[in-house]
Amino acid sequence: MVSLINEQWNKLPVSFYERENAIVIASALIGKILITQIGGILTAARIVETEAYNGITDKASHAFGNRRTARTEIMYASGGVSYVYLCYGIHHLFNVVTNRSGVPHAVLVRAAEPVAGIEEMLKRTGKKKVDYSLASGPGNLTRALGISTAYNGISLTGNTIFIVADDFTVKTSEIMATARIGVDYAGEDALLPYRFILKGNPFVSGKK
DNA sequence: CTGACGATTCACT
DNA sequence: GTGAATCGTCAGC
Repeated sequence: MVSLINEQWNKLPVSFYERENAIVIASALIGKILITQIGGILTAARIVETEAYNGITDKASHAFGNRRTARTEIMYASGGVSYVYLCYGIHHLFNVVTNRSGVPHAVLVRAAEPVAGIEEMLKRTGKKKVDYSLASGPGNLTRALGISTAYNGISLTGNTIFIVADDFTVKTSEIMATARIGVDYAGEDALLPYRFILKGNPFVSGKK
């Protein structure tokens, strides 16, 4: 675990994000480490839960029907940048933009297991002690890592927010696909198995 | 310009 | 288990 903290990050390359299938990328992100260096402090957490938002035919996506607005514009960028937006007026949700320029696919990161900078996460979230909820749930995750809408549209291959791989591997059999959370308005598409979790991991956010 | 609502969380019953 | 908080975004007038 300590070996994670070194200078030689094995960052995921742009080619990882530019692939055409957001579902593949969402499942591939399980077990990777999301790192932020914000306010001069490094925090890192291993991703255990993601959701794919699969472009203009996905009713749950903000870009459904090729809707293009100031907010969704960043989803049309080429893969490898962040999409951060505000939900319920309070919560910042962090997404990874995928696919080619002009194709609005994205992956929402919903939960992660803290691995570094835990003291800072406690400070940011106002929690007294470490528990499973520290970076579990999309709102908690962004709070713990210090991500806000100020970081919308930045490159994930820079040094502020990025994702790295280490020697931690996840077997395909350990990844479970389920329906996405909080997208009941999407009709049939709400049932699509586009949510990926690391089976049995206690940091996965709870179902409602 | 106005109003309705959400890729959620937390406190409280 | 239930409901309030809270504000940017978007559609409609």
